[in-house]
Amino acid sequence: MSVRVRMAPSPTGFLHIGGVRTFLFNWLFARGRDGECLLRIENTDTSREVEESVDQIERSLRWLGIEWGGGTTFQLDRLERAQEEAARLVEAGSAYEDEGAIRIRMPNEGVTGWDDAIKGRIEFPNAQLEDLVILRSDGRPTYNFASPLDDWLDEITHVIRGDDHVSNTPKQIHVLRALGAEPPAYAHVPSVFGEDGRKLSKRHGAVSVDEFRDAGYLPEALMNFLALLGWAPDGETTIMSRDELFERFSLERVGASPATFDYAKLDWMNGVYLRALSAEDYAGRLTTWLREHEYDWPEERVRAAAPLVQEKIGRFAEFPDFAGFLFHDVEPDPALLDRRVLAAAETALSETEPWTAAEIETTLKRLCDELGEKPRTVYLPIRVAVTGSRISPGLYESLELLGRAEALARIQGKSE
RNA sequence: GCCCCCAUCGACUAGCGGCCCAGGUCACAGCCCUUUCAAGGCUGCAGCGCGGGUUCGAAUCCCGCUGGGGGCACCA
Repeated sequence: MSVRVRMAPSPTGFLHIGGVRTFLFNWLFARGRDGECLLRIENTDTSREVEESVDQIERSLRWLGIEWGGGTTFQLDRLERAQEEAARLVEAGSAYEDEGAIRIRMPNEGVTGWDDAIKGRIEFPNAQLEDLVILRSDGRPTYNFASPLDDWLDEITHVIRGDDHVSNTPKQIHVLRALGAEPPAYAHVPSVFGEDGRKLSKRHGAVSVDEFRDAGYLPEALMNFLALLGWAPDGETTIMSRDELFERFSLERVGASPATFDYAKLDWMNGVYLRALSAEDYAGRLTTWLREHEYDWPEERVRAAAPLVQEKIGRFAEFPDFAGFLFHDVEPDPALLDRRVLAAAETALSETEPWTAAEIETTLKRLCDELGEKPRTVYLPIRVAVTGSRISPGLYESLELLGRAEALARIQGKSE
């Protein structure tokens, strides 16, 4: 039997990064075994539905590269079928009407258990289970009825979901059995915490996929990072392409304990991916990111600046601060400007020919000798005058790209 | 209150009874390289929550405790 899994978000808001990680596991699992991964929106509670959220969910998944087959489906698509099945259960005596709603009978003794692919054997005493409402008095199914019903009809083989569903599982197993269906395999993925050990939320930083995208992370870096949150192929390998990811992924190697989201490690990993990009690809992605974030800087210059920053910044969002001086004038801290050095630099650079990084380097090194100063003493004021900061891309390249006229104007302007 | 789950460096993890006086990665510290910042190289810091067992031998198995998390809706 081929593998079929589903990602089942509720349309109540944006896609949370913890949920994305669970979806990623679904996708990796299916992809690695030629299976199918479906997307089903759990919308039985229409009152909580948030407009746009389905669009957002789909857009987020696409950006990350998580694919799904069969189109997006909705739980309410099966409204009639759910009502028929509920009626069938009443007829069979395994469910009954209660104040207009339909409740399913739950056993009162014994235990219900399953072998969780991640957590191992889990058992619940049946005495713990109440007869649950499967059909509301308004005729709509409840989650714990609609979800297993859909899983059955969609022929889902593995339910891979957040471990906040663990206590729903025995209920759903009974629903399935009452329906005459064989329960799927279950795998409950532990949750993701923020750095304070509490559930990941806004105040920890970015949590929605959109926010990571806005911060300038690469989708493949985020995917790699997410895959390693709670899963490890061997304890040694960290950087993995998506092909390698789904080749190596297995539920058996997903850890049973919750993981903490480490933004610093994500930053590092994003840098690794950024630096590994070809110059061409890097420039293209940077350009796209800037355009999507309303920086209308000339593309030609952005592309020219790309190689200067590729080794330097860890996220595209750092670009405006780091290389913005190439697109607008700056206001340096006067305390860092040395007028003697700047005056000498202006003179020397005005004679540099041709205006290339290599020639500028020669000029500035000679200047250091003439002034009898160390490079750091000479370069700092120039860097600050031109870039507005003591931290910037390489000085020679920056000067070259800025152009002689603008560079000299800034040096002169700031030396007065 | 009841039920369920979890527990290795600050973080992600490897470890599934001897190969571990615990390995890798991030972070952190120091050094090297260097025009700044990064990147890169090297070195270092740092951990099996506690208490009982089982065993010749336990991070690994069992029990208890503690701590953390989740759930107990005509929400999903």
